[in-house]
Amino acid sequence: MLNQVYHLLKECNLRSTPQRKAILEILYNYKGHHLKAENIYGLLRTKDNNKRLGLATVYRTMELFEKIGIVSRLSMENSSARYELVMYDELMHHHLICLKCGQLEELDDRITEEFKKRILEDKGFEVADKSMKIFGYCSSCKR
Amino acid sequence: MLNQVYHLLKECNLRSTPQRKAILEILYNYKGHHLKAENIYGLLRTKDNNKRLGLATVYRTMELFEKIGIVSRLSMENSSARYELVMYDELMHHHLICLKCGQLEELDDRITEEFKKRILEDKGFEVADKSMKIFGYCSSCKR
DNA sequence: TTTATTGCAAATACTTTGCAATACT
DNA sequence: AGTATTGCAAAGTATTTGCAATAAA
Repeated sequence: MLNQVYHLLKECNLRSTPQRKAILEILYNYKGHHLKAENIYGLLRTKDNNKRLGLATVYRTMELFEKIGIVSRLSMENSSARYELVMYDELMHHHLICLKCGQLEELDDRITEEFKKRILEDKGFEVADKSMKIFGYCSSCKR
Repeated sequence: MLNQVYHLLKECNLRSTPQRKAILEILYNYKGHHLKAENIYGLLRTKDNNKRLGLATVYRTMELFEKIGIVSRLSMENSSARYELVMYDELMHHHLICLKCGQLEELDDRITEEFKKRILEDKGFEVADKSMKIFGYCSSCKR
Protein backbone atom coordinates (compact mmCIF):
# COMPACT_ATOMS: atom_id res chain seq x y z
CA MET A 1 0.00 0.00 0.00
CA LEU A 2 2.70 2.50 1.00
CA ASN A 3 4.79 1.36 -1.93
CA GLN A 4 1.91 2.04 -4.27
CA VAL A 5 1.91 5.61 -3.04
CA TYR A 6 5.63 6.01 -3.63
CA HIS A 7 5.09 4.89 -7.20
CA LEU A 8 2.23 7.31 -7.55
CA LEU A 9 4.45 10.14 -6.35
CA LYS A 10 7.14 9.14 -8.80
CA GLU A 11 4.64 9.07 -11.64
CA CYS A 12 3.61 12.60 -10.78
CA ASN A 13 7.21 13.77 -10.67
CA LEU A 14 7.01 14.31 -6.98
CA ARG A 15 9.72 13.39 -4.53
CA SER A 16 9.49 10.82 -1.78
CA THR A 17 10.84 12.76 1.15
CA PRO A 18 11.15 11.46 4.71
CA GLN A 19 8.49 13.94 5.73
CA ARG A 20 6.01 12.63 3.18
CA LYS A 21 6.76 9.06 4.15
CA ALA A 22 6.36 9.80 7.83
CA ILE A 23 3.04 11.59 7.28
CA LEU A 24 1.81 8.77 5.11
CA GLU A 25 2.72 6.24 7.76
CA ILE A 26 0.81 8.16 10.39
CA LEU A 27 -2.23 8.33 8.13
CA TYR A 28 -1.94 4.64 7.47
CA ASN A 29 -1.62 3.76 11.14
CA TYR A 30 -4.59 5.93 11.93
CA LYS A 31 -6.86 4.84 9.12
CA GLY A 32 -10.48 5.27 10.08
CA HIS A 33 -9.47 8.24 12.26
CA HIS A 34 -9.89 11.79 11.14
CA LEU A 35 -6.77 13.74 11.97
CA LYS A 36 -6.16 17.45 12.14
CA ALA A 37 -2.95 18.85 10.68
CA GLU A 38 -2.01 19.70 14.23
CA ASN A 39 -2.51 16.04 15.29
CA ILE A 40 -0.27 14.70 12.57
CA TYR A 41 2.33 17.29 13.44
CA GLY A 42 2.09 16.45 17.14
CA LEU A 43 2.28 12.71 16.56
CA LEU A 44 5.40 13.03 14.48
CA ARG A 45 7.02 15.42 16.87
CA THR A 46 6.52 13.38 20.01
CA LYS A 47 6.71 9.86 18.68
CA ASP A 48 9.97 10.30 17.02
CA ASN A 49 11.43 13.63 17.82
CA ASN A 50 14.43 13.34 15.62
CA LYS A 51 11.90 13.85 12.83
CA ARG A 52 11.99 17.56 12.28
CA LEU A 53 9.13 18.93 10.34
CA GLY A 54 7.09 22.07 10.28
CA LEU A 55 3.35 22.42 10.47
CA ALA A 56 3.43 24.14 7.09
CA THR A 57 4.84 20.96 5.61
CA VAL A 58 1.92 19.01 7.00
CA TYR A 59 -0.50 21.42 5.35
CA ARG A 60 1.41 21.38 2.08
CA THR A 61 1.57 17.61 2.12
CA MET A 62 -2.11 17.21 2.83
CA GLU A 63 -2.93 19.53 -0.04
CA LEU A 64 -0.68 17.52 -2.29
CA PHE A 65 -2.05 14.17 -1.13
CA GLU A 66 -5.57 15.41 -1.66
CA LYS A 67 -4.65 16.55 -5.15
CA ILE A 68 -3.30 13.16 -6.13
CA GLY A 69 -6.33 11.53 -4.56
CA ILE A 70 -4.89 9.58 -1.67
CA VAL A 71 -6.26 11.75 1.10
CA SER A 72 -9.66 13.22 1.67
CA ARG A 73 -10.12 16.46 3.47
CA LEU A 74 -13.11 16.99 5.68
CA SER A 75 -13.56 20.63 6.53
CA MET A 76 -15.33 21.31 9.80
CA GLU A 77 -17.77 24.05 10.77
CA ASN A 78 -15.99 25.59 13.70
CA SER A 79 -12.62 24.00 13.89
CA SER A 80 -9.75 22.85 11.76
CA ALA A 81 -10.10 20.47 8.85
CA ARG A 82 -9.59 16.72 9.29
CA TYR A 83 -7.77 14.44 6.94
CA GLU A 84 -7.86 10.72 6.29
CA LEU A 85 -6.29 8.28 3.90
CA VAL A 86 -8.49 7.23 1.02
CA MET A 87 -8.55 3.45 0.92
CA TYR A 88 -8.87 2.09 -2.56
CA ASP A 89 -10.63 -0.99 -1.37
CA GLU A 90 -13.40 1.03 0.19
CA LEU A 91 -16.01 3.24 -1.38
CA MET A 92 -15.70 6.95 -0.75
CA HIS A 93 -17.85 7.90 2.13
CA HIS A 94 -19.94 10.52 3.73
CA HIS A 95 -20.00 11.42 7.39
CA LEU A 96 -22.47 11.82 10.19
CA ILE A 97 -21.00 14.18 12.74
CA CYS A 98 -22.35 14.24 16.25
CA LEU A 99 -22.85 17.77 17.55
CA LYS A 100 -22.52 16.60 21.12
CA CYS A 101 -19.59 14.20 21.27
CA GLY A 102 -18.02 15.16 17.94
CA GLN A 103 -17.74 11.59 16.75
CA LEU A 104 -17.72 10.84 13.07
CA GLU A 105 -19.68 7.92 11.68
CA GLU A 106 -19.77 6.71 8.16
CA LEU A 107 -22.93 6.65 6.14
CA ASP A 108 -24.11 3.77 3.99
CA ASP A 109 -23.55 4.44 0.32
CA ARG A 110 -26.86 2.97 -0.70
CA ILE A 111 -28.59 5.74 1.22
CA THR A 112 -26.48 8.49 -0.28
CA GLU A 113 -26.76 7.14 -3.80
CA GLU A 114 -30.51 7.20 -3.54
CA PHE A 115 -30.37 10.76 -2.20
CA LYS A 116 -28.12 11.93 -5.04
CA LYS A 117 -30.37 10.32 -7.61
CA ARG A 118 -33.39 12.14 -6.24
CA ILE A 119 -31.56 15.49 -6.34
CA LEU A 120 -30.52 14.93 -9.92
CA GLU A 121 -34.07 14.06 -10.93
CA ASP A 122 -35.58 16.98 -9.07
CA LYS A 123 -33.09 19.79 -9.75
CA GLY A 124 -30.75 18.60 -12.43
CA PHE A 125 -28.05 19.17 -9.84
CA GLU A 126 -25.21 16.70 -9.93
CA VAL A 127 -23.76 16.01 -6.50
CA ALA A 128 -19.99 15.85 -6.71
CA ASP A 129 -19.27 15.89 -3.04
CA LYS A 130 -17.52 12.76 -2.00
CA SER A 131 -17.78 13.52 1.64
CA MET A 132 -20.97 15.14 2.70
CA LYS A 133 -21.10 16.20 6.30
CA ILE A 134 -24.39 15.69 8.04
CA PHE A 135 -24.71 17.14 11.55
CA GLY A 136 -26.93 15.75 14.26
CA TYR A 137 -26.90 13.46 17.28
CA CYS A 138 -25.50 9.98 17.33
CA SER A 139 -27.46 7.12 18.83
CA SER A 140 -25.81 7.45 22.24
CA CYS A 141 -26.02 11.24 22.52
CA LYS A 142 -29.54 11.44 21.17
CA ARG A 143 -32.06 12.11 23.90
CA MET B 1 -42.30 41.09 10.07
CA LEU B 2 -39.67 43.50 11.37
CA ASN B 3 -41.99 44.42 14.22
CA GLN B 4 -42.29 40.77 15.15
CA VAL B 5 -38.54 40.67 15.56
CA TYR B 6 -38.53 43.74 17.77
CA HIS B 7 -41.03 42.02 20.00
CA LEU B 8 -38.92 38.90 20.03
CA LEU B 9 -35.90 40.92 21.11
CA LYS B 10 -37.93 42.53 23.87
CA GLU B 11 -39.13 39.16 25.07
CA CYS B 12 -35.54 38.00 25.32
CA ASN B 13 -34.51 41.11 27.23
CA LEU B 14 -32.46 42.29 24.34
CA ARG B 15 -32.35 45.88 23.16
CA SER B 16 -33.48 47.19 19.80
CA THR B 17 -30.53 49.26 18.77
CA PRO B 18 -30.20 51.16 15.50
CA GLN B 19 -27.44 48.74 14.49
CA ARG B 20 -29.65 45.71 15.00
CA LYS B 21 -32.50 47.38 13.13
CA ALA B 22 -30.25 48.34 10.25
CA ILE B 23 -28.80 44.84 9.96
CA LEU B 24 -32.24 43.32 10.10
CA GLU B 25 -33.44 45.60 7.35
CA ILE B 26 -30.54 44.61 5.13
CA LEU B 27 -31.26 40.94 5.75
CA TYR B 28 -34.89 41.56 4.96
CA ASN B 29 -34.15 43.43 1.76
CA TYR B 30 -31.78 40.72 0.70
CA LYS B 31 -33.89 37.72 1.60
CA GLY B 32 -33.04 34.76 -0.56
CA HIS B 33 -29.46 36.04 -0.74
CA HIS B 34 -26.70 34.63 1.37
CA LEU B 35 -24.66 37.47 2.79
CA LYS B 36 -21.24 37.48 4.34
CA ALA B 37 -20.64 39.58 7.46
CA GLU B 38 -18.42 41.71 5.27
CA ASN B 39 -21.26 42.27 2.79
CA ILE B 40 -23.67 43.43 5.45
CA TYR B 41 -21.01 45.71 6.85
CA GLY B 42 -20.21 47.09 3.40
CA LEU B 43 -23.85 47.64 2.49
CA LEU B 44 -24.50 49.59 5.65
CA ARG B 45 -21.35 51.60 5.32
CA THR B 46 -21.87 52.73 1.76
CA LYS B 47 -25.63 52.93 1.54
CA ASP B 48 -25.97 55.20 4.46
CA ASN B 49 -22.65 56.27 5.73
CA ASN B 50 -23.94 58.15 8.70
CA LYS B 51 -24.61 54.66 10.08
CA ARG B 52 -21.50 53.94 12.04
CA LEU B 53 -21.00 50.35 12.93
CA GLY B 54 -18.14 47.96 13.34
CA LEU B 55 -17.65 44.62 11.70
CA ALA B 56 -17.51 43.08 15.17
CA THR B 57 -21.06 44.27 15.74
CA VAL B 58 -22.18 42.50 12.60
CA TYR B 59 -20.62 39.26 13.83
CA ARG B 60 -22.08 39.69 17.31
CA THR B 61 -25.48 40.47 15.89
CA MET B 62 -25.45 37.48 13.58
CA GLU B 63 -24.53 35.24 16.47
CA LEU B 64 -27.36 36.69 18.49
CA PHE B 65 -29.87 36.47 15.66
CA GLU B 66 -28.88 32.89 15.06
CA LYS B 67 -29.34 32.14 18.75
CA ILE B 68 -32.87 33.52 18.80
CA GLY B 69 -33.61 31.68 15.60
CA ILE B 70 -34.20 34.44 13.09
CA VAL B 71 -31.04 33.95 11.09
CA SER B 72 -29.40 30.87 9.76
CA ARG B 73 -25.68 30.64 9.34
CA LEU B 74 -24.21 28.73 6.45
CA SER B 75 -20.54 28.07 6.98
CA MET B 76 -18.54 27.63 3.80
CA GLU B 77 -15.62 25.38 3.00
CA ASN B 78 -13.02 27.88 1.95
CA SER B 79 -14.44 31.27 2.67
CA SER B 80 -16.41 33.20 5.20
CA ALA B 81 -19.80 32.13 6.52
CA ARG B 82 -23.02 33.37 4.92
CA TYR B 83 -26.12 34.46 6.73
CA GLU B 84 -29.75 34.73 5.77
CA LEU B 85 -33.00 35.60 7.44
CA VAL B 86 -35.15 32.67 8.45
CA MET B 87 -38.61 33.23 7.04
CA TYR B 88 -41.32 31.86 9.26
CA ASP B 89 -43.62 31.24 6.35
CA GLU B 90 -41.08 28.99 4.70
CA LEU B 91 -39.72 25.66 5.78
CA MET B 92 -36.11 25.55 6.82
CA HIS B 93 -33.98 24.54 3.94
CA HIS B 94 -30.91 22.84 2.76
CA HIS B 95 -28.61 24.02 0.02
CA LEU B 96 -27.09 22.76 -3.15
CA ILE B 97 -23.90 24.68 -3.78
CA CYS B 98 -22.40 24.78 -7.24
CA LEU B 99 -18.65 24.26 -7.20
CA LYS B 100 -18.28 26.10 -10.47
CA CYS B 101 -20.46 29.20 -10.29
CA GLY B 102 -20.93 29.23 -6.53
CA GLN B 103 -24.68 29.59 -6.76
CA LEU B 104 -26.86 28.32 -3.96
CA GLU B 105 -30.05 26.47 -4.72
CA GLU B 106 -32.60 25.24 -2.29
CA LEU B 107 -33.43 21.60 -1.93
CA ASP B 108 -36.92 20.17 -1.72
CA ASP B 109 -37.81 19.18 1.83
CA ARG B 110 -39.50 15.99 0.77
CA ILE B 111 -36.19 14.71 -0.49
CA THR B 112 -34.30 15.64 2.66
CA GLU B 113 -36.98 14.27 4.96
CA GLU B 114 -36.76 10.94 3.23
CA PHE B 115 -32.98 11.01 3.53
CA LYS B 116 -33.08 11.82 7.24
CA LYS B 117 -35.58 9.06 7.86
CA ARG B 118 -33.31 6.53 6.17
CA ILE B 119 -30.33 7.65 8.26
CA LEU B 120 -32.30 7.34 11.47
CA GLU B 121 -33.45 3.85 10.55
CA ASP B 122 -30.01 2.74 9.48
CA LYS B 123 -27.77 4.31 12.11
CA GLY B 124 -29.98 5.62 14.86
CA PHE B 125 -28.43 8.98 14.02
CA GLU B 126 -30.76 11.92 14.31
CA VAL B 127 -30.02 14.62 11.78
CA ALA B 128 -30.31 18.03 13.42
CA ASP B 129 -28.77 20.05 10.68
CA LYS B 130 -31.25 22.53 9.34
CA SER B 131 -29.05 23.54 6.49
CA MET B 132 -27.10 20.78 4.92
CA LYS B 133 -24.66 21.86 2.26
CA ILE B 134 -24.39 19.59 -0.71
CA PHE B 135 -21.63 20.39 -3.20
CA GLY B 136 -21.79 19.59 -6.88
CA TYR B 137 -22.65 21.11 -10.24
CA CYS B 138 -25.84 22.98 -11.02
CA SER B 139 -27.82 22.17 -14.14
CA SER B 140 -26.15 24.91 -16.18
CA CYS B 141 -22.58 24.24 -15.09
CA LYS B 142 -22.90 20.49 -15.32
CA ARG B 143 -21.14 19.12 -18.38
C1' DT C 1 23.84 19.65 -10.60
C1' DT C 2 19.35 20.87 -10.86
C1' DT C 3 15.12 21.94 -8.97
C1' DA C 4 11.54 20.20 -5.73
C1' DT C 5 10.91 20.52 -1.02
C1' DT C 6 11.62 22.07 3.52
C1' DG C 7 11.54 25.00 7.96
C1' DC C 8 10.81 29.14 9.70
C1' DA C 9 8.66 33.31 10.32
C1' DA C 10 5.65 36.46 8.56
C1' DA C 11 1.35 37.16 6.26
C1' DT C 12 -3.40 36.27 5.55
C1' DA C 13 -8.35 35.57 6.24
C1' DC C 14 -11.99 35.21 9.20
C1' DT C 15 -13.79 35.69 13.61
C1' DT C 16 -13.74 36.67 18.60
C1' DT C 17 -12.71 39.34 22.68
C1' DG C 18 -11.31 43.09 26.20
C1' DC C 19 -12.44 47.41 27.47
C1' DA C 20 -13.80 51.95 27.99
C1' DA C 21 -17.39 54.79 25.93
C1' DT C 22 -22.19 55.07 24.65
C1' DA C 23 -27.05 54.67 24.62
C1' DC C 24 -31.39 51.83 25.44
C1' DT C 25 -34.98 51.10 28.82
C1' DA D 1 -29.43 55.13 36.87
C1' DG D 2 -28.22 50.85 35.53
C1' DT D 3 -26.61 47.66 32.37
C1' DA D 4 -26.75 45.95 27.54
C1' DT D 5 -24.44 47.19 23.54
C1' DT D 6 -21.13 49.40 20.80
C1' DG D 7 -16.60 50.61 18.26
C1' DC D 8 -12.06 49.99 18.12
C1' DA D 9 -7.99 47.64 18.34
C1' DA D 10 -5.83 43.70 19.71
C1' DA D 11 -5.88 38.78 20.04
C1' DG D 12 -7.02 34.33 18.35
C1' DT D 13 -7.31 30.37 14.98
C1' DA D 14 -6.53 28.02 10.98
C1' DT D 15 -4.06 28.14 7.00
C1' DT D 16 -0.93 29.95 3.35
C1' DT D 17 3.18 32.01 1.49
C1' DG D 18 8.04 34.07 0.70
C1' DC D 19 12.50 32.86 0.95
C1' DA D 20 16.87 31.09 1.75
C1' DA D 21 18.66 26.57 3.03
C1' DT D 22 18.50 21.66 2.13
C1' DA D 23 18.21 17.39 -0.12
C1' DA D 24 16.11 14.17 -3.66
C1' DA D 25 16.82 12.90 -8.44
